[in-house]
Amino acid sequence: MKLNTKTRYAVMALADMSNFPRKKPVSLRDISLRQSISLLYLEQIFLKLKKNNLVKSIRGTNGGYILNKDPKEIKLSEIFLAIDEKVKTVGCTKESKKGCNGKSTKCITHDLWDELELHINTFFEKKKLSDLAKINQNKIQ
Amino acid sequence: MKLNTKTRYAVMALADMSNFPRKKPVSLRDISLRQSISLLYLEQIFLKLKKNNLVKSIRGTNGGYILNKDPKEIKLSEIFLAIDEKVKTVGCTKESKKGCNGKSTKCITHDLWDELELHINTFFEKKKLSDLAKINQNKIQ
DNA sequence: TCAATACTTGACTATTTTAGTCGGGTATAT
DNA sequence: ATATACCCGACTAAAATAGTCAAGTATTGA
Ligand code: FES
Ligand code: FES
Repeated sequence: MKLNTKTRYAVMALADMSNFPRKKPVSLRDISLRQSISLLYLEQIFLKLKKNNLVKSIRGTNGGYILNKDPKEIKLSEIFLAIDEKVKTVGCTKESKKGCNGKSTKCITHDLWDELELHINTFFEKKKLSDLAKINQNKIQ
Repeated sequence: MKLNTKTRYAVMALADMSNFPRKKPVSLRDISLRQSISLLYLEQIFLKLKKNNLVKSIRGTNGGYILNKDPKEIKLSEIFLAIDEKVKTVGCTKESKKGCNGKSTKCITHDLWDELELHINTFFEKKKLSDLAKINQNKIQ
């Protein structure tokens, strides 16, 4: 069970942006340098964020991206959704109308995994971008 | 973020076993048939469960596996540990003493992911095998 | 005794996912 | 004009996943 880099970088980049004034565009180049994330990768990530209206882009010299909302209003769950990252603990898909066992009934673990999924998603619903912007960067030990 | 089949099957198989009397060995063949899990795959999974003392094996005809503890005592976290499945939301490793950014300081998202990891692991600590044994198997909708 | 059952172990593999890169754009400020 | 910076689809190497396979060993019951 792990989180992919795309999602981690997306949150990291947006958190980086939220440390600066809202109005001024932040370039991906700057984010790339500050956060040590590949610029090319960031471009890919920000296209998704833009399509999902989390950021607005400004082209040309001194361009960059600006946050579309106040960091206090941006839920982590929105970022996950934009990046198309889903928490998937159940083995079945709701579309197929079949259990992970291929039968028409739920398997004996289904409700457990469903509960876990809810537990995790609730975390992302409650967490806002503003909650992690000013976190202090202690040394790793 | 998803859960792998090995862990899901491990929990499923143990939950299956916990629906039967403790003393009588349950064969993997039976579990395989009841839960629609590949027998060969189950063998691989149970070797791990055995090495971690969650089950005891009995060879030969009418052999199988028996639970080493009461389902009320078996935490999901123990099963995860046995299967070697870890919840890993941070991008860094604690061993390297470096952040996911390669620097000696934590990245701005580290504490968030750490909190999430704790949140998920707490769930597994609280959940017991007995909590899901008798769950009703409703139709998928 | 001996065949069938069922656990044991390590190696192997196809498929999928991940974590990016690459190339060739377009828009804008100075 | 030219440098900056966003835009977009396609591509790819490497890793992880989800198993299978071969070749055992131990035990029981007929
Ligand atoms: S996880 Fe949904 S049926 Fe098994
Ligand atoms: S997740 Fe630990 S330093 Fe980034």
